Amino acid sequence: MRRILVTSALPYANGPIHIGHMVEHVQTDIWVRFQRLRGHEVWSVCADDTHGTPIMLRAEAEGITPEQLIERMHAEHLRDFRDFGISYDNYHSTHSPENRELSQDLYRRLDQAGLISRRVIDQFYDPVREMFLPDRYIRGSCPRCGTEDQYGDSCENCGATYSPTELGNPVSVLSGATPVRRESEHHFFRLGEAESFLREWTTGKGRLQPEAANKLDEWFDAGLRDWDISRDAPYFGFEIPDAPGKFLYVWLDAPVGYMASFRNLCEREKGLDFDSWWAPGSDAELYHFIGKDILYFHALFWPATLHFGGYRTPTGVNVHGFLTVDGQKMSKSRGTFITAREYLNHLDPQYLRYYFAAKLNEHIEDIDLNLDDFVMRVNSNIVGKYVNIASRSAGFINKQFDGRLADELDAEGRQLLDRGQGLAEEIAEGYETRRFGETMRRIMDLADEANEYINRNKPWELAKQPGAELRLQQVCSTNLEMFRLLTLYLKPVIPGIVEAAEQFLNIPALNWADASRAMGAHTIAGYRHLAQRVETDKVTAMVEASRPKQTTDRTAKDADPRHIGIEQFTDVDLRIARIVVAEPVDGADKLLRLQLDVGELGERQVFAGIKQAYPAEALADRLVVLVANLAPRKMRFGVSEGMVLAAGPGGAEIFLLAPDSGAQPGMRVK
RNA sequence: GGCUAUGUAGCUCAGUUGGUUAGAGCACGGCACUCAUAAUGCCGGGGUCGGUGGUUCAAAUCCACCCAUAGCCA
Repeated sequence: MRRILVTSALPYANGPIHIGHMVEHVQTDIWVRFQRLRGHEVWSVCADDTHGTPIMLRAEAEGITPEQLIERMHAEHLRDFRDFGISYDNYHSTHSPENRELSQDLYRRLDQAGLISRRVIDQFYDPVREMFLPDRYIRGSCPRCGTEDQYGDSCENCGATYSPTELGNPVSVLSGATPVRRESEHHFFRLGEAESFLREWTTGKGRLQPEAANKLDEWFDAGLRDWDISRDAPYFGFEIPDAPGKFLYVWLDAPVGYMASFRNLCEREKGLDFDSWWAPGSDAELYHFIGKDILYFHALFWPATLHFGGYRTPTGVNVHGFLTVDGQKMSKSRGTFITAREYLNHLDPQYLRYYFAAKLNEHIEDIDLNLDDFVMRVNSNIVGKYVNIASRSAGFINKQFDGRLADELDAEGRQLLDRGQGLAEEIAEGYETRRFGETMRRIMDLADEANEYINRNKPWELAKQPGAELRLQQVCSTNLEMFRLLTLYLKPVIPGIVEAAEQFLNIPALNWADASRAMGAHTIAGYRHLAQRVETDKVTAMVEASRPKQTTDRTAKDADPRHIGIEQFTDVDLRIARIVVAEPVDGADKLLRLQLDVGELGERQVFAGIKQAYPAEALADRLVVLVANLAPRKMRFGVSEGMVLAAGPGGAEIFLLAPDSGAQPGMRVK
């Protein structure tokens, strides 16, 4: 039995999971589920990547602590993965005691091995925000071509790369202030010292795909430079041991999160011994599934830090490409930036799992989610071919034979089943080597053969012929044996449908070894349909829902997430309103029912929680400010058609906004 | 700009070390069937294999250059 530990890259806790992430997590999950079916000891772990400047700033913008932000994101991410059927044994966080200990310890080990150097560097510092600025938070003019308003690391116009200190007229994106140069001591990992180790490591058999190895050669040729692994306070992350005010760069502790998640799992799982998986020379296998954008970190820094930190190194790093939708990069305005949650709101996750499987291979190629193709392929393959085999056989078996399969198949059926069973190792090899697309095609070919067999043997005619009962039972039994086999072959990909199929067949959960068995004399359960067709309408609705409701004019140059554009502000329809009637609401001790005159917009009913601050009788004829285009909300007492603006902490301390005299009901506030 | 990958039928993709009329699935057209959520089966149309030039008896496959797309340049 193999011992296999598998990871997916850690999603950043700065935003929602989207279908691009799902490519990786589905790919990993299919491979993991396959290995489990084979009977190996498999552990699959992931976590949220929670540190760094963007998290810190976003939390600040939302007025919450980074801890609160990452806790919320963790809950959302976990739910998304669970609902997609991603079967992690542990989904942890890099902001965890395990990760703190492992990361700081790794730093110490590297330092003791003489691989950490310290030197003073000169960086831009924002005097208003009192912090050093990462490159992407500085803009200025390109030192080469002079184009204005470029990021601190490269020019969009001429493609030049440079250091932010070379920019002309630099400006802090955060405060708008002119950054000043300031010196600070930084800690570096001396990657160059690891070159001979890495050259050796990367050539290991099965370690990297050929395309990845090519890329590595390129990097070796360019020379391996020191890696800056420290950041100055304020920074959301882990302190560097014995270096006050210095923090570990997020990319140092992120991959350590793989280990931390596993260590956390070891505390829950009896007999799971961390060291036997992570010590040098461990016989366990370790695989990382990642996107091509983070190859550098996983194929250079990560094995190097592991090796010189006294740990084992990965058995393989499996790299996949990006997801495009309808041939283009995912785009919010086109509605193709589809979050995992939005997908789940409209469609069955089993379908996307299948579609991705049908497109994935062992190469680092981008894959395209073509929405029309998605609908057609899923309907044709899953519903038309695979599920249909069960659907067109179950009726006969249930109605005429009380759910009972034939004791023995006829020669032709036996032959077909043998052929199908004979594909087990070939299909297993396809899964093992991540040639999922090819494997799906092979499985569907087998489904085609099963359907051909049905058409040849015409059970609907046998059903009408007196004396053909045994033949009918045998033909349909063959179909259901084939269906069971196909179900097993598809199990890593569509576990949800498979679970329902296992119930229908009335069999225990299938394992790979079951490929060489058959149900034989067996009674199945009643049939209920196993998969609905994908409706184009639902895909369209999903795309529409993914399109932003309003366009913002917040331009790329203004990256401060606290700012909104004028358009966003004007989207709020604020109106002057006159209170016609104000009255208490029976059964509510905070609410008043207000009848408002909003001029051209007519009269509105609004429930306002201001009873403790304003007696109803004091409000008649008063002018207030109304949010007129707030979505109507049904309350126990009626529909509330807007919101009246007020300030204050609540209770008796609520202060309604009042326009100066002269304002008329219906006037727009802007 | 340098480098890497990709470019084969309307769509998504296979095409082993160059070798007979370039394949599959989906879509499309015709026929058959009616058990099955109009699903299934059979037959068929459809491609100067991104372009140009070269090597070779022979190129989708090798070489050069160009074009397009994506990414990397820490």
